[in-house]
Amino acid sequence: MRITGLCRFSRFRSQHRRGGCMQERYNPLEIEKRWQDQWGKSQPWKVSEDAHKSKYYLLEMFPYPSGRIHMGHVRNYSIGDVVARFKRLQGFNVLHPMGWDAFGMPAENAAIQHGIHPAVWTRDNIDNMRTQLKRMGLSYDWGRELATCDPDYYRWEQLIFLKMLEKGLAYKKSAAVNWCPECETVLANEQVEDECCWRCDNKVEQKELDQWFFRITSYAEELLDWTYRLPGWPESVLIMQRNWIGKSTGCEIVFSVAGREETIRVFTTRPDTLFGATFMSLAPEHPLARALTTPERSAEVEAFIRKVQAVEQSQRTSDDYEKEGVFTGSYCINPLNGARMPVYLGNFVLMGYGTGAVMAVPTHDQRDFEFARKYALPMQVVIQPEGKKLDAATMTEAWEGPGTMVNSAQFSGLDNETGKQKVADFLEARGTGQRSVNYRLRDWLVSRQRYWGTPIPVVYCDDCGVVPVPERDLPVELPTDIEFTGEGGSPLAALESFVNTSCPRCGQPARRETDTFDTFVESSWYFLRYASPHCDTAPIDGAAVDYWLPADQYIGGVEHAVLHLLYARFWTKIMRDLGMISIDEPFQNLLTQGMVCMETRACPEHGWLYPEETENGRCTRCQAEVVPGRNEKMSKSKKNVIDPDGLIGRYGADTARLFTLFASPPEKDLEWNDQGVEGCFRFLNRVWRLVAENHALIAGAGAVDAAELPPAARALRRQVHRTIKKVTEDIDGSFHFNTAIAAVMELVNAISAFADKAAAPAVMREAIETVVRLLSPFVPHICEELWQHLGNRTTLEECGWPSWDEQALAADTLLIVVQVNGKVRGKVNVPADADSRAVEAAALADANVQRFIEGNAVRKVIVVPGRLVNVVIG
RNA sequence: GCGGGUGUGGUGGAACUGGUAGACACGCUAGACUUAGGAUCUAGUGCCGCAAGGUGUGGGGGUUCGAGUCCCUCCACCCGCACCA
Repeated sequence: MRITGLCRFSRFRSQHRRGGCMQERYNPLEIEKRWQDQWGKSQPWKVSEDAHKSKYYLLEMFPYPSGRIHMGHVRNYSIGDVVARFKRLQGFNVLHPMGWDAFGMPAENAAIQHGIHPAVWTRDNIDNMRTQLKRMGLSYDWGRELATCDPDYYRWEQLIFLKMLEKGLAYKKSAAVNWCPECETVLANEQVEDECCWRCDNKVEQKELDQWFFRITSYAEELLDWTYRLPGWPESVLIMQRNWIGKSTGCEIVFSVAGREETIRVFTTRPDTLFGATFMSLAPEHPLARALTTPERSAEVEAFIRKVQAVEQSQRTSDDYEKEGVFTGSYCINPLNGARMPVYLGNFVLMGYGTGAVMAVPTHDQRDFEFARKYALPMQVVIQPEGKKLDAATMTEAWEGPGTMVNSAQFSGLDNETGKQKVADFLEARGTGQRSVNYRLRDWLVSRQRYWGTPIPVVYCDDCGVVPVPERDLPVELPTDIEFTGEGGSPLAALESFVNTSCPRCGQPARRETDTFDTFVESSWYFLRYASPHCDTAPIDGAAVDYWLPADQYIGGVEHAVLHLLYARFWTKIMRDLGMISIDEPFQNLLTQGMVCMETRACPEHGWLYPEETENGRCTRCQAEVVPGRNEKMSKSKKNVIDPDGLIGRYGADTARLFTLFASPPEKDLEWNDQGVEGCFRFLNRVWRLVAENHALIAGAGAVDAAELPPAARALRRQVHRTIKKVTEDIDGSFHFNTAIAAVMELVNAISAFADKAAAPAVMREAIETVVRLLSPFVPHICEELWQHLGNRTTLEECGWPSWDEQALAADTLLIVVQVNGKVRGKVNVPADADSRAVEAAALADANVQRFIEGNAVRKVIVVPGRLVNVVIG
């Protein structure tokens, strides 16, 4: 970035003041400091429940206290602050809180690498980031600030956990789980992306471990159902959640095994193809895999199982992983036609989905088709599509589409959708199967083998087993006298004074649980805690939550579409079912803001470069030509970042806010552009000058006398009111801040261009004050400052949002576009009250229009009132 | 493969339920004021054309008096899920 801003500021200071009582130049740093100090003292955004006022709960995703805010935060919180300020100006009782998602791994890593205690590191980071947020002029009720690492917060989480434990919603089981060797902890399914850890991006392994789970699957149906009842959420997020829950309906069918007691249960969505099931595929991990293997097949089966388990999970689920299997030597019986079906193990069958066993229908499932061809297994066509004639002998791929059932005894001739129901009925009547629903969603794995998190409040006793810590003993505080070696797993497990305790039930020596909660547990209910952050008798105060919740607007990044946003919905339902709250869903409206992007640049010698490491397209260190890269999300690793502190220090918070709001609509990605920032800074300078230059003129101006205005003044006034309307509507419904700001820019341009300023001081005053008022949610500091300079005794906060005058909106004349055969050939001004006939006449009278009509027959004239006239000729 | 999204000037982006495409801003060009300008102000700026005019919203087709907007089709890019039985 060029250092223009800096140069200019130093000049401002040296500039002497001229005339008036107002500084000629805009000095953002001075102004912003003054107003922030003022706000710090008066706490204007402190709120409490007020039954007489409509509430509005505006929530932004709270940050992880990494130490410094980044541009994503600036954008997120600028968007939120506009809405909070706007709603407040409109008279709502606005809850706008901020806090810290303060548990998590980076704190521990800092401890290991730099010897700073996680608690100290976290507190310091919070202090620093709070200062940064205050410097942005965000209108939070700081009295509600919370940090999730505070025992006063997590003790209530422990309490809720105990209640979940009582109801069986939290449980411990041994299961194959995701293990991140880098983070030395397990992860939930949602936290694994592409077989990699969501935080450190390293490959995740599968391990069989005893872990704590929350029974989110019990809520699968309700979580899914409500995705159809959240009209205020982006459809894309709802779809992602639906896909993640992954409901499929079908049948569970029981196959008996020839000559044996055991049965094999399968889940299928295609009971209509049951007559085509010619063999069975089991996952290699299936509990019956070995039991069903005959002695003569044993060696081969063992070898196969070992081979499959040696292969990495990522390969097993990749597209080009070749389907392989092995025959167990056993046969099962098709419950519909009694056919003997060989039982195979298949490397593509997943133990984690359905029952881990699949009835194979090679003619109507592509995987089964490939498998059958490879092992020369029988095929039977049972679904004939319309207009095709499938033949099992010549098919080259499975037919997975709809059709008519064939070779299916009494079901033949039915269309397959009807057939699904009939077969299900039949199976249910015979007791060999039942309709069933299967979900992809699995229970939420919440235990972590890490120190810096909420201790899971249970004790292990040799006699009593797993014993919950009694409520009266909460919180189980995280001990602070800990050594961080970075080796040998969680340091909690090594702390004898923590681990050794007595059993709350029998008093015998016992051991504490040393795992802590996934940090997504804390973020699943912080928005409820904000309603009564200091409540010291319960997790929440019911009355406060009843008043404030649900959040009217939630704003944050889309990366949490199926993480935080699903967990938070689940947790809300849990607390509802525990009788603590009465809402079903936590967030009425959701806005997922786009990423902040910037072009990367690299030096052949030094790799990625920070923006300040290049000058005139060259690397500042070696003068090599810089290679421009792609436009990507700002990230430290690629060094395509702008530091908010530097930006605010150079231009002020108002410019930083204005740019992020103006450059693109909130839900789209924002492309960083230094010159765009300059442009916003220049605009604020223009607004400053507009007030400064007209200060004297409008100082004594009274109210506008609408009846006595010359046309130009009336036109300006019309634009003033049109702008109020547009900005109000752009903010309110759709968050189109960019167009709202553009409209104010147009108004500023119009005021500057207005020729008769001196003759219309009242109109000028109204116009200029309107600019200041409309901009205040976006750029609060400069607006409050200008508002004072305009001689107002109250603050903008106190005087509310302006309303528009419908009468002032009415125009005297309208500009009508005249088209000939759909092409614009002229424009005519007509009186606003002219009827269609008059408008048509005026249009046809236009000289240029005449020129095009000449010599042709006018076939038709279309008049769109107030807009255009289209003359159809030829 | 399935699902979702996006394609508009040199750039970021506007365009209400089909009605002047390119608001606003950046950049650029020329000029003014200046010791200077990277400040400020004025004018211009989709493309072709001296002009009249033509042409133009990823490509092709359609509906309509009129299409960025509606319908069909194809293409490119982005995101999510992915052997889910």
